[in-house]
Amino acid sequence: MKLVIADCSAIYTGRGDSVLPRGVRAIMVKADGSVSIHNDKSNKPLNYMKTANFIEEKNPDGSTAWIFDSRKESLAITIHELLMSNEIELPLDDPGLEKDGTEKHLQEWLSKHPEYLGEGFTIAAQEYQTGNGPVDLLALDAIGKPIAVEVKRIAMLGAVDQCRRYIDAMKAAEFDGEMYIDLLRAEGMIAAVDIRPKTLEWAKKHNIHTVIIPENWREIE
Amino acid sequence: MKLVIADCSAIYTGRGDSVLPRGVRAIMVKADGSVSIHNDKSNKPLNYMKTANFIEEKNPDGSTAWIFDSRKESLAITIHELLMSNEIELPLDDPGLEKDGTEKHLQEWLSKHPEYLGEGFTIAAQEYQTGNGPVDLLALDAIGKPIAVEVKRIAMLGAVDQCRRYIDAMKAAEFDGEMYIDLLRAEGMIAAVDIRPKTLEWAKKHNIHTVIIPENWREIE
DNA sequence: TATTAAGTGGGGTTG
DNA sequence: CAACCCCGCTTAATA
Repeated sequence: MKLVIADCSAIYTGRGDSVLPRGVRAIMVKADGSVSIHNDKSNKPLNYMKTANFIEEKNPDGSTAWIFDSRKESLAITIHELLMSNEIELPLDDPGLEKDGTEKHLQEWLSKHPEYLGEGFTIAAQEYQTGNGPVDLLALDAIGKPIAVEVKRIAMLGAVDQCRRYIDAMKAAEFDGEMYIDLLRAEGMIAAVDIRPKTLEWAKKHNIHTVIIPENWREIE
Repeated sequence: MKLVIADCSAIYTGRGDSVLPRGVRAIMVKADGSVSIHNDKSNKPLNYMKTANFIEEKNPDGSTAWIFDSRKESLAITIHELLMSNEIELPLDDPGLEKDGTEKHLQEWLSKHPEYLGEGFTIAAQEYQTGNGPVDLLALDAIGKPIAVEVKRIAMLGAVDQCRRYIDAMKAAEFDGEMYIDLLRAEGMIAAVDIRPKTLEWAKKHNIHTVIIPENWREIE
């Protein structure tokens, strides 16, 4: 790993373009060719680039160009002045940290606690594929009617639309020989820890059920 | 900013708990109390914490504890051995990153080039407020019919639903004394550089117009 | 506080 | 095995 303090500027080209004006910053270049540029604020870098080919070039004006190039994007850092440079050896066998996956976790939890969706509810499928994308949970209510459940931590207007799309696709679907569920009767539901007032309104207007999950769901069972 | 190489371990408590086993890593502590722990792979840190209160404590076994504490989460780093430490002064007035080609830029551009929406089109308003959020552009077609235009770089299913929500709200709106536009006749349109096939289908199904913007729009005029 | 937009995303699928 | 396509959550920024 190379730790550098430098007066630098940077240009990124990829999915979107961005320019980092000249300034003094810390640059971290790792063994795998990834790089990040930091100022003295926030844990997030000003700009960065994942693993890429690293090339160093000399500019006519005396500055140095560090070019990180991958197939579809590139980051060009101009080093106007190198103020400090440290080469450090770190062991390469460090294990990564586990991801958050909060929502998926909630989905898992709900699939084990379907009673929180409603009395007598059961789970027929997770990530049930419709023509308009996968429903988080396909549940069956007490009388066996299918309910497309969109799981969210915080539900906003779009969640209602998602439900409607899923129901739309399910009603249009061919008979699924493997599942004896009458998809034509499908209804929608939003299950979230927090549902915004406008979202509640919008859901009611479109006959989408709503269920609030206790904030401390993690600690239940 | 403090740049440190240390044999360390870490425990995070917040949305979920996580443990970072002992190992030699680079630690970056910034002026605002944010911190990130890096190994020699990937631009992303192994673990991090945003701006927080920083406390240093001495453990009974001789190691040092760096505790970053904020309202709802905390990261405790145990420094078993400090291998290197550098204190660096960086200017705090960093200009930051400038992005280009964002959706807002496209919206601005379109408001100056309404002809790309259709022949004879004009722009009546930007960010026109409806009861269901602001429409990117409220345009008038050649015969003066209002068109709610949702601008996207890449349009996906949700864009269609946004249009529908806006039209829905506009049709429900009271007469706006300042604008002599017949909102009851409003129609929807998606203007995007890229519209996904399924989104095209979905838009057609709901009578939402679609317009493709040239990829090099930034270079036009 | 509430909402939208972006991510230099991520996973599954297909050649 | 790699590229690509599609879609989704999460977070940041803005009003």
